[in-house]
Amino acid sequence: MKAGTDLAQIASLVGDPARANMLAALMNGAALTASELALEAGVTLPTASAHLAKLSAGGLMRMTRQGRHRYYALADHQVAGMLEVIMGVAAALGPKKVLPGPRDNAMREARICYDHLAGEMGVAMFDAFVERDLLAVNGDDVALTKRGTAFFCDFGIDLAAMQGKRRPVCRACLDWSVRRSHLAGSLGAAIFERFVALKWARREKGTRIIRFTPPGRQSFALMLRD
Amino acid sequence: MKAGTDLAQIASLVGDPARANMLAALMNGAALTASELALEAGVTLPTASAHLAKLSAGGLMRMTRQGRHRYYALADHQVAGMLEVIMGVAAALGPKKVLPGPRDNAMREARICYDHLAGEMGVAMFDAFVERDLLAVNGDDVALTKRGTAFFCDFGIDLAAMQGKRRPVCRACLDWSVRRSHLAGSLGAAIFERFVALKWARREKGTRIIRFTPPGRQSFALMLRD
DNA sequence: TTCATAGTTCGATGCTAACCGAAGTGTTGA
DNA sequence: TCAACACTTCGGTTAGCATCGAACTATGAA
Repeated sequence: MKAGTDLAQIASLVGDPARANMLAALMNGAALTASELALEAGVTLPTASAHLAKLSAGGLMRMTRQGRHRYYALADHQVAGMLEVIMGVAAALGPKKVLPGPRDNAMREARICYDHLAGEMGVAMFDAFVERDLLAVNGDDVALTKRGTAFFCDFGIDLAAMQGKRRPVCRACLDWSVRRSHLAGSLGAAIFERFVALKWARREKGTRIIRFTPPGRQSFALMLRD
Repeated sequence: MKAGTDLAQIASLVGDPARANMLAALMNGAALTASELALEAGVTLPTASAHLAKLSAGGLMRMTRQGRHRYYALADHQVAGMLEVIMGVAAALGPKKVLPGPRDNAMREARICYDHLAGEMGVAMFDAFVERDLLAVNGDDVALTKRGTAFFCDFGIDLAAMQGKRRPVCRACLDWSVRRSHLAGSLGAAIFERFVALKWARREKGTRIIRFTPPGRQSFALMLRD
C-alpha cells in the first residue's frame, strides 16, 4: 500500500499535461524561466507558477534565482532518466507515429546521448554505415566489418586502443525521438570526438544540443555518401 | 508539446493512488484477479473494474480470462522497469525512511532484476565483492580486479566468453527496495546462472522471487565471507 | 522616486474523474 | 434450469484541482 502511494505521488506530478510539457521542455538539460515554461505549456503565468511550486515541492525540480528571473531545471539525473523511461514506454505503446520526440528542432536533429551523436543525424549516420557494410547488424548485436575497420582507421580513429576494454566498441542505442537505432559504444564516442576535433560540430554549452558548422554539415553528408 | 502529452498520458495512469497500488501489487510478476486487486487498492469492485479498464486500454496491463476469473498482470518488462524507476525516484526524494520497498518479504530479500540477483541478498553480495577487492567501483563504473578475475574463474564462470561482447561485464544497478547498488551485466547474470546450476537457488515460477535452498543459503554466506 | 518587468498569491469558477450502489452479463456448478 | 459467483456497465454524486483575472511583492532601470 505504501509503495503504491509513493508511486502515485511522483507519477501524478508528471501526469498533468501542463506539467509534463514543462518537464519535457527541460529534458535538454537547460534551465528556463517561469515565463518561458508557461509559454511552453500553453498556460498563463499564475497557472504555471502553481505547477512549478508543486514540482519543486515534490522534488522533481530545482530553482535558482538570478536577479528578477527564476530559473527552473530538472532536479537531477535520476529525474531526467525517469522521464526518458516513461517516454520510452509511451513511444512503445502509442502506435501513433505522429512525429514523436522533442519539439525542439535542434534537439531532434542532433544531440548528445551520453557521449555520442543521437537524433536524426545520428540515426542517418548509423543507417549509412550499415548500408555501406561498415557495420554488421545481427539482432541487437553490432560489429565492425573489415571494410569498417579500414574506413574508421582512415578517418583517424584509433581502433586498436578500444579493443579488449570493458566498454563495447559498437553498441546500438535506441533513439527515443526517432525510435530507431544510432551508434553508441566507444566507437560512437570516438567518432563524435573526431567531429569536434575536425571542427565539424560542437556541443552547445549547457544543453545537449549538437551544432554542426555549415562546412561540417557538408563534410558529414559527404562522409555518409561515398 | 506532443512529447509532454505522451508523457502525461502514461504518468497520469500511474498517478492515481488506487491504480498505483494495483500496479505495485503486480510488480512481483504474478497475475491477480480483479477482486484481489480491488482489495489491494482499497476500493469497491466497480471502481477497480473501471481502473483496470483504463490501465488495459492504456497498454500498461494485460488481461487473460480464465473461466469466470479475469487475471490482470503488467503488460511487459518495460512497464515493470518503468515502475521500478519511478519508485526509485520516489525513494530517493521521500526522506521517509519508513522501510520502503516491497511489502512482500520474499521479494525484498531476493528477486530477479532482468536476469540477475537483486534485493537484500543482491546488495549484500555486491558489497562483499567490493569489500574483498574483487570489484573496483569508480563513480558509476564497475570493473573486475585481478583478484576478482581469479575468484570468478575459480567459481566456474567463463569470463573470457564475456569480454569483447556488446553487453558490459559489470554494471551497477540501483535497487529500489534497498536504495543501494547490486551487480548487473553479464557477470551478474552468469553468477545467478551458476547459483541455479549449483542448486543454491531457483526462480519461483511465474514470479520474480528467488528462493534459496537452506544449503544454498549457507554456501552463499560462506562465499561472501571468505 | 517612479515605472516596467518577473513572478507569486488569492479568490472564484468550472470541469474532470474517482467513487459507490444497483442492475446487467456471462460462467460455473448443482 | 436455477443459484452462486465474478465481473462489468450505468447513473448520479462529490471532491479535487487546473485554470484564470486581479491584486500583491520584488527586482531592475530611468
